[in-house]
Amino acid sequence: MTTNTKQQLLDNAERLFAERGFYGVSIAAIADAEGVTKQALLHHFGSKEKLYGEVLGRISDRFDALAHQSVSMDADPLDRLKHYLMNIQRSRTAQPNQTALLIRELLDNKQRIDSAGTWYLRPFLNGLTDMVMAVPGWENASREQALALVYQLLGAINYFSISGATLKAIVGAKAYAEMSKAFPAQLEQLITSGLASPPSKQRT
Amino acid sequence: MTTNTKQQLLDNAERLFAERGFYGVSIAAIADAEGVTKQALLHHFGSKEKLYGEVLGRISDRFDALAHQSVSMDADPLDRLKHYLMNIQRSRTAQPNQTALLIRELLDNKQRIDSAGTWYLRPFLNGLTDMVMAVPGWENASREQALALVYQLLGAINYFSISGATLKAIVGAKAYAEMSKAFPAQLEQLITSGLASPPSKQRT
DNA sequence: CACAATACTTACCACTTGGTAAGGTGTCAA
DNA sequence: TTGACACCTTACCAAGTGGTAAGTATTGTG
Repeated sequence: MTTNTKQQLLDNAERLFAERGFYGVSIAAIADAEGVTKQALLHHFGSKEKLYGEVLGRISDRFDALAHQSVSMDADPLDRLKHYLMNIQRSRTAQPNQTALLIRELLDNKQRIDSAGTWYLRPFLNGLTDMVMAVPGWENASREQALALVYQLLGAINYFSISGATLKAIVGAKAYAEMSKAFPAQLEQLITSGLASPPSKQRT
Repeated sequence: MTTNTKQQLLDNAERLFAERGFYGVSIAAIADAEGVTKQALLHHFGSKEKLYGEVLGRISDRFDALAHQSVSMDADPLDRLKHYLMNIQRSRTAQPNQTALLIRELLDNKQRIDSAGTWYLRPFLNGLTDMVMAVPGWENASREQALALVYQLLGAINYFSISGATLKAIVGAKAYAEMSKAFPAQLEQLITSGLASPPSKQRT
């Protein structure tokens, strides 16, 4: 396979960018991790920016695939949304680097995003919001309210992920393992709670 | 005031570190923002690492102050916890930089934290966990389960914060303003939902 | 075989990085 | 007046940064 090196460079870049951030990693370090020279990397990607872009593109594609996979699994809107969110949770567990990188992108893009106006996670968020608004009881909620719920749920998922190492250091490996094991069930409960109480036009 | 420059350097450092991360900011850039030379900054702090430490220390102190302030406000455990969490939410709104910096620290510390074993947010998390376990219905929950809930709630708060700029770009300024306005109420509902359903020994 | 594209290499460059060395200036106490 | 100290300055440095230029070895492909 000719493009083997390129893929492995992308793997290394994803890991290192996730661990240390865009500015914290030099292209030489990424190339070293693969055992090639810095210029071999530049040959494949042209520049550090473009390499970073390709890393983000791969992640975006993975999310898209996950979305398409989940969309035709359940007919019931509520079950479908739950299934999708739990899929995201599973993917997060399997690929912690990608979650960390997305959070970093959220943080770093604060200034750029205003001028860019577009972002690759937009379809992902739109899809999730649509699924929330398809749930019985949420038809009359505003789009903003649905999106707010989406953010709360994603926040719970992602925050647990990025805090993993810290959490483990604080509570100990054993307790952390227990938390990780219990997390999916708790998340499911959180999803159920959140969806069970649509905003406005309804009182607790 | 003699230490005026030092405090203003810390202010600039906090903002810049939050915006661009530790590696993304040079000490020269921080000094420039204040209008002094790079060596004036080094005179005050010795090294970039120590400056970063002082910035984190200031933030930690602010959290401590917030904790002490909230602890003796409400007698009822549930109200007290709600009050505290909503206080955190307000502080997050008032000081977005500090939230972003904490998230960055969570991400960056992944390797260091394992050897360090200690962290300045530990008392903060322990305090919150204690408050959760004081809520009626949670006395019999395990400490890990309570901490998991804490993380879910903090996740919802912080994720909304760091995603602010991106969210605004995606949904528009007007919709974002509406979401921001509605967020505290939704958060309160989330807290209520989370606390209303203790894990195990109880079924929905 | 010729030839072109791919996948690299070494050599080099201008610039930036965090940090040191040494000195200047003001204030204030002995 | 002297000296110590806080608070800065200019000058400098070795190491590292992203990126360019030019060449080489290998691999198809006509």
